[in-house]
Amino acid sequence: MKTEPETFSIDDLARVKVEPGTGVRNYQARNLMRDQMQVGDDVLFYHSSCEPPGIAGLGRIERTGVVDETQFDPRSKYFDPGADRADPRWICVDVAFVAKLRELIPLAALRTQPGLEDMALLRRGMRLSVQPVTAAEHAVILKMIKKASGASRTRARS
DNA sequence: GCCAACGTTGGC
DNA sequence: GCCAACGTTGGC
Repeated sequence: MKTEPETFSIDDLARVKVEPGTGVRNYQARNLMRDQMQVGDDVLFYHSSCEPPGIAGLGRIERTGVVDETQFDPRSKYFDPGADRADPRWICVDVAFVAKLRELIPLAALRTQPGLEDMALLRRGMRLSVQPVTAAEHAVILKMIKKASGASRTRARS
């Protein structure tokens, strides 16, 4: 799941512990959250539009079928005048904090990593803020994280 | 239903 | 700041 750290970073997630993935206004990304994600799934927390972009931490899906309240808020930049309370258009997931990486895994490192050649994130023109990761890619990335001296010990309590 | 224009994303 | 890629919009 991608986010701009200026808007919401892994440090923010560490502080609040659980956060809904609001503001996604792309049907493909919404469908991934709505149809593909399950409680307990691991999340790679990616920082975009920053220097350097890359995987900044780990999360876990805490709850699915979460109504994105920003669609009903006229003051929100994510307000959707066409959204219907009775049948909400924008559904997201709650993401729980798991860990902040001691060292961010930069996009450039992902690009050169064997085993990630077909990763969605690395495809040209890929802009989806929510993307699937295969089990094999996930395993490769966890290895990279371990090698880079691992996730910090600031784990979420409970 | 087509498609050009436009807006947004996001790496570089 | 540039620009490629892609989604959305709206006229027809």
